[in-house]
Amino acid sequence: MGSKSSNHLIYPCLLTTQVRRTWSATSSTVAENCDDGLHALLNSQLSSITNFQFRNFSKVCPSVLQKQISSAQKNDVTGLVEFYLVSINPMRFQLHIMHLQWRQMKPKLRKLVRVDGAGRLVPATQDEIMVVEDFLEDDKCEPKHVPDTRHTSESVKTEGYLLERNPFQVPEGKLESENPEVGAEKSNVLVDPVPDLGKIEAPEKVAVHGLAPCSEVSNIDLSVRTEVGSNPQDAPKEDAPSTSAASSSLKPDFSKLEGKICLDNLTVKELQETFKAAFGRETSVKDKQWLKRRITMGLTNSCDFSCTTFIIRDNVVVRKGEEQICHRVKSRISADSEDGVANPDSGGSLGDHDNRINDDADFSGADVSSSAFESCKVTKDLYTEQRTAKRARKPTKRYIEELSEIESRESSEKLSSPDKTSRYRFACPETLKRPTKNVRLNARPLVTRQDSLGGSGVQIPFVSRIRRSRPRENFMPLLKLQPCGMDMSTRQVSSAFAVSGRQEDDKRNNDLINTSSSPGWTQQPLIAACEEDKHDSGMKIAELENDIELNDCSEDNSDDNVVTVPTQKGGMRRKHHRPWTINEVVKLVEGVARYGAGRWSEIKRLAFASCPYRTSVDLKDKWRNLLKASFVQLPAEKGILNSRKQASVPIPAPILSRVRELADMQGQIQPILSTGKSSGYSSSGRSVHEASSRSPESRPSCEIN
DNA sequence: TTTAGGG
DNA sequence: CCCTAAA
Repeated sequence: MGSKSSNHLIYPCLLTTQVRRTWSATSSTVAENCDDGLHALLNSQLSSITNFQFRNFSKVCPSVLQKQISSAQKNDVTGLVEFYLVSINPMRFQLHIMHLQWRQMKPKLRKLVRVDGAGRLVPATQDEIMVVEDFLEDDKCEPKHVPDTRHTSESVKTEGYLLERNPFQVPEGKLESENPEVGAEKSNVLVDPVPDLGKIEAPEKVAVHGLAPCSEVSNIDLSVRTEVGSNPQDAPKEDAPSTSAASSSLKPDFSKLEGKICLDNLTVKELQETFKAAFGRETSVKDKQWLKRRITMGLTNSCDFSCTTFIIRDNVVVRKGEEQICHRVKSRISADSEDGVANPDSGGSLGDHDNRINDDADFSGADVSSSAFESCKVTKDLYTEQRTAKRARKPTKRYIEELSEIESRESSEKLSSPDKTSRYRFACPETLKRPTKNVRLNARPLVTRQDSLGGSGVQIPFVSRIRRSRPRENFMPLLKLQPCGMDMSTRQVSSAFAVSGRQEDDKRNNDLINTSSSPGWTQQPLIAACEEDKHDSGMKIAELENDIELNDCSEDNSDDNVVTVPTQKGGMRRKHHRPWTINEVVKLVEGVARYGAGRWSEIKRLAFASCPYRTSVDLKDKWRNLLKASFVQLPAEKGILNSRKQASVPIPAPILSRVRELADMQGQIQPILSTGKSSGYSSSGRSVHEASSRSPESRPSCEIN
């Protein structure tokens, strides 16, 4: 574990589009994320995730976080989404949050990536995936449990180590800052720019305020609480080694809290002032509890807060300058859990939580619950707040629309159910659900209701609002590692085969692709990629080894090109047509070369990890087609010239050439296609076994030739 | 569940 | 690309 870079964690990552899809499938609430709504959702989510994340690995990607948050501020939902995903790690804790979505996804839709020091997403290697899969499949995460927390920490470490040996290049400068060893100090540095993050990031001491009514805490916080409480003595040991300062030690130390503003000690008035100072707006809320919570929670995830001079820590607001002091104080950040521990007297909100909890009983893990509830709370508060105070962040059009909608609905509810309590209860989940895009995944009834309310279904319109055209814009930079999709690959192949790798071909291909009337996904990225490639044409052709894994489909997955086509007899059938790009073809070919034809699963998993939409069957089919094409074309020695006729992307001769070669090698010569000269090969009787038995290494001249 | 093969 | 049989 010499050069452990804790930053090298694997995160289950779903591409934006898929996420959207998943969410909309599992939680119609979240589904139709208007930018603002999603924004809100993520924001609330971020708080918990962030906390967890930073609590458990204080040195994890603060830069990424910042990056994403800033993009979020630009209302770039995509970026935020990605952050969200990226931030989640496979550990139990975080896993819970995304748990359902993840679990419900078809394996082929899953995608594992690793976040490197620069925040780039790197397709996970098989080893990494395997490690993570364990976590992922390990659903049975029972709710509370003290050990879990620690477990998490450990796991994290383990992972870090595990991944450290990763061949992927890591940005030098960045990485170090992630280094656990330096964690504490580094974190400070990183934190600077974004105070609130820093605060969160550096788990310090838990300010267990006298006020905190720990004992009778409601279930809500139980999880978090449990975790926190249980951690006290032993947890620190776990991560303390490397992240001494950042490690979590439960010992509250108020002696060093001077100079800060302890929310718990403030009067309502003062709290309001604080509120104002932090949010830049007035609030008429009198509820101390609410204020505190709002300030801590809200600030914690509020982008706005980044712009203020305040930092929130353990219910204590400090100014930036004083952050440092705080830093040294050993404490555990639990601002959220803290405030989450609403006081019994906190009235409505608290009650809500309880109710909610019951409602969400099916949430498997307490952790989840806690985080989810946190979110709920926040959103709830937000909502409440909206009615009592002006919104600081300029509401977007979308937001306004939603808000009005919500309010109108609520008012109607009010009428229908005089009983405030009941209404309240109901309103809560409801509120969360729609407006703020609650994360809850289980709420059939409500969902339905929403739909009916919306008349034509709210989801549709919302969805339509999703920015589809340039979802990756913000993401691409992160994928810097991926050279440029097809062009590069093509070139690789060309050079690899030493075949007339004429640039013309590439160009032509590009052009074709560009002009092809195919749906937008592949276009943008490819074009971009090509452009880039041209700039630095000196691309390293090396890494042929890794590139299979590395080669992320540059094609974007922004659009689920899933069109349902009515079938006469069958009914609705999904048409998933997605033209194969050269890049993909290359990957396929390489995959076959490496793992053998027939091992589609393997190839899919290893080489197409980044192309969730390609199933092993697809690969197989494509290979079949390639085979066919290669045999048709090769004999005639026709270049790709006439291939132009093919509506789809023409396959460069070199590639076909290689296909044939591989086929030959693996005894896949097509009897029929090979024009009667069907050699005595086992014809249709797939001699694949033989082929597959050939170890990947058995591809001698592949590269050379 | 994956693979092979037909439609 | 979809579907299904077979392993």
